[in-house]
Amino acid sequence: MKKNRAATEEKIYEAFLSILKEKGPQGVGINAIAKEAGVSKELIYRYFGGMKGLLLQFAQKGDFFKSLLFIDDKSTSSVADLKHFAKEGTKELRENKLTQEILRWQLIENNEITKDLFKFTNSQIGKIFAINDKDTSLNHAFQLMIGGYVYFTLLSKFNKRFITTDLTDDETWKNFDDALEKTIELFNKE
Amino acid sequence: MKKNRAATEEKIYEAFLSILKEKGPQGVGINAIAKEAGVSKELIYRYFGGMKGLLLQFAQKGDFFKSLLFIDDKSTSSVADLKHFAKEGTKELRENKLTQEILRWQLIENNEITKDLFKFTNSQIGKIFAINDKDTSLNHAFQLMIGGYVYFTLLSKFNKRFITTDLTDDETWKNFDDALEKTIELFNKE
DNA sequence: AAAAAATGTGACCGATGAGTTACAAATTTA
DNA sequence: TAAATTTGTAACTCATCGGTCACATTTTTT
Repeated sequence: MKKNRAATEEKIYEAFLSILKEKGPQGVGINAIAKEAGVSKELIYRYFGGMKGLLLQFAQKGDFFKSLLFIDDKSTSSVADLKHFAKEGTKELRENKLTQEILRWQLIENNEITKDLFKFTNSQIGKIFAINDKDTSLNHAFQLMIGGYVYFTLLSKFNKRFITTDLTDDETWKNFDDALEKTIELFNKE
Repeated sequence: MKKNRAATEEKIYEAFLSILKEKGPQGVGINAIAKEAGVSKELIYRYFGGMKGLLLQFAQKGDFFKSLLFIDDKSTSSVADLKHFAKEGTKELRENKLTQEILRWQLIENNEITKDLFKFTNSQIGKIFAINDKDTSLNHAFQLMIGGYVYFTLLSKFNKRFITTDLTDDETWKNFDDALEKTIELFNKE
């Protein structure tokens, strides 16, 4: 049999990403990852230092929020910037399953294993939100609505509807986008 | 030993509530409930029909969203009603741990066991939201913000901060309330 | 009082979780 | 080429999970 540590590490890492994306935080376990990678689980301990080490490496690589860091010049924090972030950010959030699962993870546990993971991810979110760090009512409304966007995005994985709202319909998300944009305008006019 | 089925059922049910409130959905299991109730788990199967039956009974009793159903006359759906719901509803949400954990639960699974539970809870949420079921941008903005409120409430269990926002500070929640109220006003003026 | 039914317990089962150990095979070093 | 190191596997431990079983005791019925 051919032996290749680098390739094996890659297999393990990819298996982890795959499981996290598909099954979510609850599916992420040593046994599941080893099985998915087609490799002995001992190697996860030897090469990564177990689950904790694997998560740490994932966090440091930082390829989860990467695609959300698209705004280069955050110094202005203009209304146009906010609108741009709202539009692009929400779209990206809906498409990036990895980011979704990290956000979901933060809602269900925070222990010694996930500690470092969340520390890094939150610093990434912080960079994004640096575009709007003022203590204004627009900012609070904006934060609430982004939070709502996250909530409905996560909810849509298991629930097709929220009350009468169809979470599988593109029109719904367009309505949310429009409401977000309009809110920014109204707060700014006034 | 004294035998008393009614009392035993009550012990089991209370143990379930206690665990759900404290440990969340992940802590809810047959073994944990039996241990907390100080009773053989066989009785959970015999009296409730296992976890599925226990959840169904909980759902039908409906003492989770009860305190949110405080608005009697929903026919008007006025701005005042919306403001009232926003203020009281968010306060209630922050205090009702049981409701929080049900909402958290919906974010992490939806299987044969929880199916009925969510069906009932969602019909309850539906009654609340019936106050504002119009397809307006205010409604969409309102929904987003309520969703954000739920998100930050759930997040606050494991995270003290969201970026620079202190989720343990009452002032933060007052800011959210104010932003919500102001949004309702702005959309209505315009 | 005797029989029947209801209540309750603890042990047991198979599956699955994380983590460790012993050993085999391949690769590198000397 | 021989020894040492690295890479990899399979089997093992131990704990926990949901679920079932046989059995004892209490309560109710006849």
